[in-house]
Amino acid sequence: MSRAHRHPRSTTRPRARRGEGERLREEILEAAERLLIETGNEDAVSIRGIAEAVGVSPPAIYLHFPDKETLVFAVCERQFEWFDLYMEDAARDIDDPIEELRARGRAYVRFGLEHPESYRIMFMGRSTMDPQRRDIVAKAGVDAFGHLVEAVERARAAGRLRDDGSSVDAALWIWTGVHGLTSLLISTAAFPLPDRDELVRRNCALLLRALEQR
Amino acid sequence: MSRAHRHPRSTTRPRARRGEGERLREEILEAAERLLIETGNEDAVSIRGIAEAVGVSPPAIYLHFPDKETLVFAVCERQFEWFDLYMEDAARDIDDPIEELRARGRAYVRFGLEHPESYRIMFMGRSTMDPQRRDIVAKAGVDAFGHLVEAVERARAAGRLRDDGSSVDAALWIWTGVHGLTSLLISTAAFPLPDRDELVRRNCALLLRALEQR
DNA sequence: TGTACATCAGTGAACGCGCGTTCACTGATGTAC
DNA sequence: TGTACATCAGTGAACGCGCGTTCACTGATGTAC
Repeated sequence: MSRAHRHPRSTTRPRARRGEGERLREEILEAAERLLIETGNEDAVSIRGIAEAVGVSPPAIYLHFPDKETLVFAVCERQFEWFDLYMEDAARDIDDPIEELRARGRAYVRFGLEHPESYRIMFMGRSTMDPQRRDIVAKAGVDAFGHLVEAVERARAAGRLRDDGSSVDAALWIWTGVHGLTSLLISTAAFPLPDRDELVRRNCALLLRALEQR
Repeated sequence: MSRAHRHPRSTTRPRARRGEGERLREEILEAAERLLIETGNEDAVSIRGIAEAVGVSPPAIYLHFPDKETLVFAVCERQFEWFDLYMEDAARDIDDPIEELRARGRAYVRFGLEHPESYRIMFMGRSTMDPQRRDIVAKAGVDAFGHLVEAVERARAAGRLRDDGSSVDAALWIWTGVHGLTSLLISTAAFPLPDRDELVRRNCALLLRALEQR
């Protein structure tokens, strides 16, 4: 009686028409990203889970990705691109180079707190990928760092920063600083940290003060 | 022919004598810790894996721990205690309070690089434990932070630090700073970071310079 | 305009795996009489 | 000094689960003649 009309998936998805098979690829990537962000747990991103979210059977994933690893890499790549855009957006239209650095720093922390699982994947993961693949995936991350270095160089050209150390050194200093704050805020609910906003403000101020021309 | 004499475990362990059952508890904790550090992978710490490492059957674990969660917590607790000892050891016998802070900072990074999996568990994990249990586990971590605060207070009492912000603020500044460096060094083999030692030296110097009385 | 056919976009069932955990048991060790 | 017995420190086999992945298939869609 009920045998013929039962469906295992809650969302049924119309089969794509001829030539539109590539659309599923996009939907898979979006679902994987969404699962990651919604559940806040990398383990929820299983092939089966993604398939269910898309409204498709698990083997259908393999029509577009040879294995899970490749799929995860593709997701990572998108995360990095998204992150780079987010940072560039925060820095846009700010003329004062020190203020731009401050805006970048605070946007960095904000991104991490708004998208903790993305942040984990990008900056707190175990880098188990083979180096070649890793470089491709992290390209947007390297780009984002490059943008920070350029911002430092603008500040330096304007005579606003001290001259000891290179621009890359200064950018690394800022990066490690905001990363420390971000990742502690994400991870250590165990420790009684004081007011979050005030902490971010203070840390960014100190980070810049250590670099500024006095 | 070979049926009767096959043994599934490579290491056979003599059964403890009456009243010495508690010894196994200790061995389990040590094996769990060792697996974590040797393999560098939290997933290798399965009940079955630990049992094999100890030379015992999986159910034997349950004679001492009600479930895996409790076992993992017990391991965490030891990590934190170990970490606190490591830091206190690094700070011992240093008279100059600024130099003590510097020694603490560099020891922190060193600990993280020497024991990356321990570090991950303590400071980079997803805090899924219930708050009550978490507080117990992290007690040694909170103690360690307290020791840092005290070191800051000594430096302040000696008139070596600026007076803006509290000692806890200053300790947090140092903590987020060294954590940022440590966790990036652990995680991001993807990014071409420059010379490690030089980076640590420079970051610690800048961290302190931001606090020092000028 | 009709029809045989290739192809595309999937499906359903099953595979072997390792996991945490449970259950009924066993055999050596110490103890009471 | 000998022996029945309780207890301690485990074992072996099995459970159900979710996982990534494979395989043989199906049925709608477009195309060639």
